[in-house]
Amino acid sequence: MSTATLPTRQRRKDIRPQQLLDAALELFVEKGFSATRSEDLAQRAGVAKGTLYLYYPSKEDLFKEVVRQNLSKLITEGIELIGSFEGPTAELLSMLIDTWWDRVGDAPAGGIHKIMLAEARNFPELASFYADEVIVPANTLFRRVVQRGIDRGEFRPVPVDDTAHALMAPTLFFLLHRHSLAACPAAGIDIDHARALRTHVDLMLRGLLPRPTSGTGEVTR
Amino acid sequence: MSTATLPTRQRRKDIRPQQLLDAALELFVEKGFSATRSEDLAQRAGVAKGTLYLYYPSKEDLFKEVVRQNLSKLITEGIELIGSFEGPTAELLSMLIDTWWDRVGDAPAGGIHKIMLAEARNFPELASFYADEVIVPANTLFRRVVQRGIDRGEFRPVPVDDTAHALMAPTLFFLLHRHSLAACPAAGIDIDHARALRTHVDLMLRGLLPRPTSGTGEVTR
Amino acid sequence: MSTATLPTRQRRKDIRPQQLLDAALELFVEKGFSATRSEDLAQRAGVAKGTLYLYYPSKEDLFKEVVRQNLSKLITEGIELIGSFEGPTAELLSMLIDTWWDRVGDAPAGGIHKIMLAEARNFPELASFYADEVIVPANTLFRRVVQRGIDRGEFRPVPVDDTAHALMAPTLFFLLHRHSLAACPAAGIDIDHARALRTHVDLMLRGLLPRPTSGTGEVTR
Amino acid sequence: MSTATLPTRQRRKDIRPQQLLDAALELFVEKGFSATRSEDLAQRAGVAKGTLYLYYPSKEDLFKEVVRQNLSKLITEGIELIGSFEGPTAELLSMLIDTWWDRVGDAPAGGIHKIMLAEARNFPELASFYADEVIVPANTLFRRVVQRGIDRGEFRPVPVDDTAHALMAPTLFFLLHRHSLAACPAAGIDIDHARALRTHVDLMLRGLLPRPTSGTGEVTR
DNA sequence: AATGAATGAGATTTCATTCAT
DNA sequence: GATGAATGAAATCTCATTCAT
Repeated sequence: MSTATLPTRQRRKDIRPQQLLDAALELFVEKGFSATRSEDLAQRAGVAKGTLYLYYPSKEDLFKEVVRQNLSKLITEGIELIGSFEGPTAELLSMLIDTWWDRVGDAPAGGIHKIMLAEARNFPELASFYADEVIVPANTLFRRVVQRGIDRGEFRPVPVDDTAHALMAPTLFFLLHRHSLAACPAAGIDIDHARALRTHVDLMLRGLLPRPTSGTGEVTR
Repeated sequence: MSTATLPTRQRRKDIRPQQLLDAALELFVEKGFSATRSEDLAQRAGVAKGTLYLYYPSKEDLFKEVVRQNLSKLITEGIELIGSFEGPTAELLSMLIDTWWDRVGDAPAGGIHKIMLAEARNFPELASFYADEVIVPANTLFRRVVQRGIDRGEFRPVPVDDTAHALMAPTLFFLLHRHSLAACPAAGIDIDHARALRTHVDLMLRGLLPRPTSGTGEVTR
Repeated sequence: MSTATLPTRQRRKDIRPQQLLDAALELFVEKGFSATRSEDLAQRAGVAKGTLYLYYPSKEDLFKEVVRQNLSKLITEGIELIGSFEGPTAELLSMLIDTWWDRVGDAPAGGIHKIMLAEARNFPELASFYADEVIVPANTLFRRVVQRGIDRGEFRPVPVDDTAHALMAPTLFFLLHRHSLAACPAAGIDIDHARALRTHVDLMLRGLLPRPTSGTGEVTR
Repeated sequence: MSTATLPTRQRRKDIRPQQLLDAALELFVEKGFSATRSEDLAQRAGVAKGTLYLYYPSKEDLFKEVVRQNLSKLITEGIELIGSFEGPTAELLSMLIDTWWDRVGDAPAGGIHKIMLAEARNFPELASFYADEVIVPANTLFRRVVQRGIDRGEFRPVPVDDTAHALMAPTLFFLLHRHSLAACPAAGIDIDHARALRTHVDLMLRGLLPRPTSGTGEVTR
């Protein structure tokens, strides 16, 4: 074995963007947008500070690209799935949520939402971008599922908009916690997010089904 | 001099201007912990920058006091309520959530949770403090409610822990959004959080009731 | 004699602005606007980097203040002098130019014009400010002198505007050189600017007088 | 291979793309020496950034070459003209100044002097080079013209050196302004430099002629 | 006790120059 | 020879905290 070789300068224009996006996703999720220093970003990507700016004109632009690559695509896929799926809506919903959890919730990409919550008010332009690129499409996705359930007589005629929100809430919620308090060893919080999420969704699906217990009237608030 | 018999710590606490805590709550919620500048804090409280440091040795300590004053107390009250409440658990739960939403969700204090999500990983000591002071007690509160429902035969024998989380989730979730994206005009998001929350809780209460629709088996995942 | 005392932190709000303006004038003239580093400015003024920004929000603002303090005032005085002066215009002109040379040309303030020449195209806002604050008033000043000379029958009826420019030119010109090439030891240029300027003005005054040599017609171009 | 007999240096000089020098002249004049970015230089010359360094080891060297190509030659021509000219010195002087204005003042090359004024103190070596290559020869040129005028009895016996400076001053002065403040739209300055220059030179020629107005004594300062 | 001037480490971004391709 | 990706020192400006008054 030879001595460790000094990392020599390399010209890899093709792979740089992905390296940078990967490093950015990791660090943004870990520390948030503001608290992530350009220098750390570069270092984690294995390049020099200046190299960063050859590929993205600013930290904000890099962040936007991270969002596009990790979230926008996924939501589009979800919307396509709705169109082609043929089974019961409860199953479709479960599938959507499971997929989402596997691909986002349980993956680094899930941390993005936390970042936005954290920094929305300090970076209005980023917030606006995120709303257009993620929030609105995701809302659309869930509204369509609820509507489908109602149209096919599988769900009670619940208010579509609020129910869509109610369905998104748990996913996002566990996602948030997974990447903040739960990711912080010092907090000493230990939750099986996946299981908690499943319990939650089951609960809600039961609530969506028609002809519920005769006594339900009492619960209405 | 005949100063009172109160211990020093208590006395100092008494004279700590409430203004500082009020200003801190407002600004932390508005901008987050890191992004809040000491100077702005002092200005909003109507004191000089240096004065802050006469009362709190650092921004972190000020934050902790804000948490204690605004959240810890409320949770203790909730736990007491459970002990004394006599009606059906569904009603107790509704009441708890309504109270919480009025006193926290809809008030500045609600923004604190957002701050913690945002900064937990950058300020581990703050995270640990918050877990002890808020998260764990709140979990306990909801676990007790669920247990009460099961014990009294009002709820199905659901898994206590996960259900407690499921019940907390929507409240916290809407809370978070209220103070981040929804508070950011640029994002252009407009949700009636109170109504969405009510819809969500209704849905879950239906799911908790025993003897549901005959067809429920299908939903199990 | 004791050991050198460490420069201890001092609170001198009253004298800071002048300290900073003095340091700024020196350094701007020496190095130009762009090439003057904030840190050097602070150091020469004997304060820390951050202190600079307590008094002037940016390097540009500091520069503007330097211009106001060193040039604007002087021009106003010149305009007042014209109103009150009673002797021959040639004398007034000599006096104006002498004063200008003593107070500006031969002083650090004289370097300001060089800075503007150098940076005008890179800092349009600065250029515009300088034009309003210095160039236009100075033009006015010299136009009035020429007009006075013509009105009183002391000067030939020369074109006022161009002659005003011709009168300003040598002053500014020697000023420029004094603070650039002549100030640069490496260039090894050694001119007695004051004497050269006097020669120049004499020459021009002769040209302004009426009834010149009978043969002058030949020189017209 | 039978490459020519020219010395290497000469050959290399031949193939140095004129494009580089042209682009450099334009950009240096437009933005100054420091503020001109290598990348822009390369782009305007239509080559890659690295290519610059194949021809000139640094920005400074490129600048020197620009000076040599645009100014040194011109001055040499002027000196030759003096030797061969036969008419009156006033005419020679007018011709020299007109030529200079057409070939330099009104052309991009005129901006070079501004650059030197601006950067002399930050780049001493450049200043020294410029003094040797331009200032000293130009001084010589004008001194010879004045001496010729005196020798031939056309001019009064004025001090040669200072008068030479006085003659160069207006040309250079209008040149400077033309390429700085007057070139900056924001400054809103609009002068007909050519006309102002002519006025100025007329004025001075009148002053140079012998046997001026009887009243001149009064003007002596 | 209160003030707010002063500090200086640290953040983002730029750019002359180098060097692998 | 030519390229342009990569480098990293340097520049402006911010802000939590200190401490002279």
